[in-house]
Amino acid sequence: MYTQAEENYLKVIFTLQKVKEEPVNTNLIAEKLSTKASSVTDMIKKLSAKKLLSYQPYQGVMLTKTGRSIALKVLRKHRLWEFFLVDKLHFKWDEVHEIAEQLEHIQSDSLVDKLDYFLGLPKYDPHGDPIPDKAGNFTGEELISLKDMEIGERGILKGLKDSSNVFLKYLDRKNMVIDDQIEVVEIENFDRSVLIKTNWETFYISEQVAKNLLIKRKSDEL
Amino acid sequence: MYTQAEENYLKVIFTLQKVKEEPVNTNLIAEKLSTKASSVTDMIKKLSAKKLLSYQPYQGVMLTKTGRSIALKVLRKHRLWEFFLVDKLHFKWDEVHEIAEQLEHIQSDSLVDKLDYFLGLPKYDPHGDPIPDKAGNFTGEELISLKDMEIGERGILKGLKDSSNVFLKYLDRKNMVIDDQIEVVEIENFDRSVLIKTNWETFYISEQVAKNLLIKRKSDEL
DNA sequence: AATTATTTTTAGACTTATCTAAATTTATTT
DNA sequence: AAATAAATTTAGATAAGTCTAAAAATAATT
Ligand SMILES: [Mn+2]
Ligand SMILES: [Mn+2]
Ligand SMILES: [Mn+2]
Ligand SMILES: [Mn+2]
Repeated sequence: MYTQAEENYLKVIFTLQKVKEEPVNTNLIAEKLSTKASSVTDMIKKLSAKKLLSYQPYQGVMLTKTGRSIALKVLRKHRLWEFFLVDKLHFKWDEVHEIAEQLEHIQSDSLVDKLDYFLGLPKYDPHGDPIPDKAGNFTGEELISLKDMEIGERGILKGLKDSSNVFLKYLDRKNMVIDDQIEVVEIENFDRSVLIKTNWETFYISEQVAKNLLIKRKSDEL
Repeated sequence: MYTQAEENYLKVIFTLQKVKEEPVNTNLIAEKLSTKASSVTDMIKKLSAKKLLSYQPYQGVMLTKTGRSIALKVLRKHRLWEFFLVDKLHFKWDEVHEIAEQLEHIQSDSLVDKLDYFLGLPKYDPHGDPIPDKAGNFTGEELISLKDMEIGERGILKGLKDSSNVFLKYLDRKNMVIDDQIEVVEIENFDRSVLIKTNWETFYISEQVAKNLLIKRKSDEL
């Protein structure tokens, strides 16, 4: 169908486009793909000829419907495989991305669907990113950063923005784990540190930490 | 490490070399890979320069130790993934080869080992082919009696249960010898006699005879 | 508005892997 | 042993994807 290179471009353009709904410029793509701008231009022309994106020279690119749907399929595979690696093979959160970068290009529709079913139709990957369903829709609500919650709000820890080892160890010491319930008790104005209440204790976390905790709002639960 | 193309060549050369312990010739490789002889020559030079095989122009190739060990790793991955697809995702045994052809090129040592462990360290893939262990050793070739083979199955005559003179003479008259390829064409319900096809002819053998022929199963696929 | 800086595209080259067609070597027949 | 056939290699071409260096277009400053 599509080459790995094509799929990587589409995926990166998709994620860049999601941040702000504007045409994505060449240099950004190059940077994300660790390649050169001239290479990006070449590929852009190719993808444009295949009608996977629209392209005005010098004006950046935007994915077409088809392009977006391909990108979503790659993203779905990436995240399902990450879930598989962590949940079934017991890899750590921070070890799976590289491998998923390869697995996301395996071509077989039935494989993806059977894998999805085998894993129990998961909604989020190990980093808290939503997994598109077969039709390309994200079922669950978006996860928000804990630092964007307000006093009194409650939610469930569903993912991490930072999956580094230091951070994982920090959470370990605080006895925090995915699916923990968290309530924002207080926010300190001076340094934006947050007093949170988990199932077992109440303690302060820094803004730095709050920023990296991804929460599913309690109200979204149903 | 090595490109997919390189890995595919090494794998095919390995399996061809296993059949008879002679240098593998260009046309055979080309046929197995559905490519042209000239392409094979090009790749052979490349692999030879990398010391993955030894090559005398016009005289065929033989894998070096390194080349063989790479081929074994690819084969191990191929068969482990096939096992995964059948055992965990409930694919049928004839649906998995294409997908395993892709999965066998995923690079990650820890992935292979964790997968192996997750699957329960299986010894044979869904087609009965042995899965090399981490060190590249097969646990042992499983020989089965010809009378346990099914219609359409193929294999190689590797041993005899009965080594009496009468039996050997019988085989001699039928021009059957170790390492002969044998295919089960038909099985007569009435007396369980078996119509087999050797490299040269097709003829019936009794159940008595079938019972005493030890076969190494051979699937078309890897 | 003119100049400078940044971004993007073009031109030309390189690598990998493939092909066709022709040349060469090896094997098989006569 | 010569002629013919088959297998293998070489020569030259192509496509995908990348790169560097230079040119062109756009954006930001003076
Ligand atoms: Mn990832
Ligand atoms: Mn992820
Ligand atoms: Mn196979
Ligand atoms: Mn197999």
